Amino acid sequence: MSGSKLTMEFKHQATVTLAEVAEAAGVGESTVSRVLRNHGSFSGKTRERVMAAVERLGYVPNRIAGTLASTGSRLVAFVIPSLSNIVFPDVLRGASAVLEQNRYQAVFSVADYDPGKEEALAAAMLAWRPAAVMLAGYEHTEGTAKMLRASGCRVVELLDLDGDALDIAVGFSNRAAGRESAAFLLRRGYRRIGYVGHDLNRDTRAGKRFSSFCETLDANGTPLVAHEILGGPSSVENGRLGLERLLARATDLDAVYFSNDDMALGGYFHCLAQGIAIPSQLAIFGYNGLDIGRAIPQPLSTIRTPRVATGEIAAQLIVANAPPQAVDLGFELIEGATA
Amino acid sequence: MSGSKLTMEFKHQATVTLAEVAEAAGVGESTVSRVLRNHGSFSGKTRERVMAAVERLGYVPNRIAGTLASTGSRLVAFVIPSLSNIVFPDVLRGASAVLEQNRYQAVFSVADYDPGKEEALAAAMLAWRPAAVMLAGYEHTEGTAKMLRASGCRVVELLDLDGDALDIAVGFSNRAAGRESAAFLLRRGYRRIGYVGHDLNRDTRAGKRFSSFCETLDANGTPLVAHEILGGPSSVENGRLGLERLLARATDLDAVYFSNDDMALGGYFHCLAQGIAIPSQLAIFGYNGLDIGRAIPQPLSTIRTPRVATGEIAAQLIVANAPPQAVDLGFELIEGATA
DNA sequence: AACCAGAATGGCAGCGCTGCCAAAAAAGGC
DNA sequence: GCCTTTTTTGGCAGCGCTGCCATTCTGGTT
Repeated sequence: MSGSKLTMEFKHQATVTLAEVAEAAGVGESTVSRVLRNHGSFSGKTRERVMAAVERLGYVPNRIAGTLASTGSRLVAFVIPSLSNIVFPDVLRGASAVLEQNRYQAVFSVADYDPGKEEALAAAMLAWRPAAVMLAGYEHTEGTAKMLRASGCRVVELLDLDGDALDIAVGFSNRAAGRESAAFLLRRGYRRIGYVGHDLNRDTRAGKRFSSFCETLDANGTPLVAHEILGGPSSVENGRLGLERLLARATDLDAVYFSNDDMALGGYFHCLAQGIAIPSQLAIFGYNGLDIGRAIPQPLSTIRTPRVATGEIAAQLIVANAPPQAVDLGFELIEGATA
Repeated sequence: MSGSKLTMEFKHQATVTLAEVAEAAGVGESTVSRVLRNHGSFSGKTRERVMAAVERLGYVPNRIAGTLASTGSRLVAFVIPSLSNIVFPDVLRGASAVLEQNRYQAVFSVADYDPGKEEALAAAMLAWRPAAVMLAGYEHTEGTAKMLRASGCRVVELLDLDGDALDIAVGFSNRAAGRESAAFLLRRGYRRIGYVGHDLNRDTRAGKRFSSFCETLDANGTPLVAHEILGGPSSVENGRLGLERLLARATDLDAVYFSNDDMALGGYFHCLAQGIAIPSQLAIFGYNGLDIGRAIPQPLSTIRTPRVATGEIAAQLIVANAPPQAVDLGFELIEGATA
């Protein structure tokens, strides 16, 4: 870089204001504002003069000021549990595409599956007066719920439908997913079924799948034979390790349900490495329907969830200022070759 | 939900302002502001009175107004190429942890590997007057660079060091990665080497790795035998397909370099499915060092990149208002079992 | 030529907060 | 008890923009 003088100059924001543009264009401030937002009426000639001045001065509108002066902001706040689990980037991807198209701006923070942290982050988010706050699921602290209700801003709860929404909910039923997974395995004739999962206290949606999975097995008179729950987040390595441990305790399983595809892939690799034939010796079933599950030699049997669509729909509802509602996007059972 | 009256009430933001808190606490506005920001001096008694009023009214400060009134904002803007490629969520994860701790707020948009879109999104970001804009790599349009320079806000270019930084750069050399990958394969005795990659015009960092990989092979007198480049983004499925196509054309390869681990995993699965022995019949080498690469039966040979650390360091430099600099975080070659 | 609707424009008061300054209160110092 | 220093406090002018309202132009109409 260069000398300190230049650095100093550099630090002073070259803050061109709307007033300066107005002056340069020889028009009033409100005229510039109208032209820039293409709102209200103005002549073509004026428009050209303004745009020329904008161009010449390199004016960049200040949305902070604009938001303060007008009413609602065009920020949408996401408080997500994790960025490691691809589920949430997928949701963000869907949402951000729609938001960008509508000149909304996505803001996010990561609560790390911790309701207390979620509350703190939601509070910090509300300070930006977003148009909406988007959260994962229904399990929030009392404080979070109260704060969100009082804020008057829209709230969207994502990826879960088993509970009461604060405002809008977009997703699918995790209980139904657990149920259908169990029904599928039973239909296929599996009876000695085990489970490998990650920390369910934190990932409550995985917990819901697990409990309704078990209920379905119970109702069939063939309860879960064994389960192995690992602390920490879901990962391929934990899935591998979990299955290894499970099989050490329960030797005669014919199928294993995993908390999600990452975990299931770990199980699949364990079988590959140990020469356990899939599905004849052991069937494997996951959850999420990740692309990678279709690229392994035997496509993974799993449930595909509409993650990107969840983000898209959520964003669309906010952009359209839709009334409170719960949108069920469903899911798709993929038969695959592992169960 | 309930009747329209309630809905109406609900819509009116219960906007408690600082002035109202001041009135309720029986103190001046500036006193409330000082207490809330814990800045300047005030008595313990006053503090209690203010906090009680804040609690009672459920006051949430308005950061929009605060940012406008003070100078710099605490927003950090990310313009990333993709959210599908886990690389960028990883960077965001590292950065957001640091930012949250310092009361900064992350804002993002997805440019989809399109420089034109990047320019538009960067412009939209600048309108929020962020403390910093973070982008992937050095390949920006003329307009983007000019705009960023003129903005006076900090700029961080991530995940690349082969080029000239606008301000701060944090990452590692993709050219060095390509070089070392080639050197490793040569050291292991592979001579008939191929390449499978995804769209290099868009992912310029992958392009840099590829070109320095080829240069290294050339310098050794054993140039690349064949390559297969697929349009579209990297994915496991594209890796599988790419290797299938490559092997159809070049039957006597002894190693294949992939544009990243996703692609390499696809190649690995193709070999598994086709009964191609790894690495004796064909060696496979990736890039990124994803966790999943270590959980497959034969750990993937690859280069592990410090993605989370890239985000962390970038955020730390911004929080500390560090001077312009390039930070090389290096990478680690993982020998694995596939090459 | 007088009149009028409608288009085009400018002025200015805030949006809710922070930063500065001056005033008031508390705390010492002799 | 009087004066100085330090701490605590309130008032108020903006930050850059939008929204409202009043005003000035246009271009017909009668």
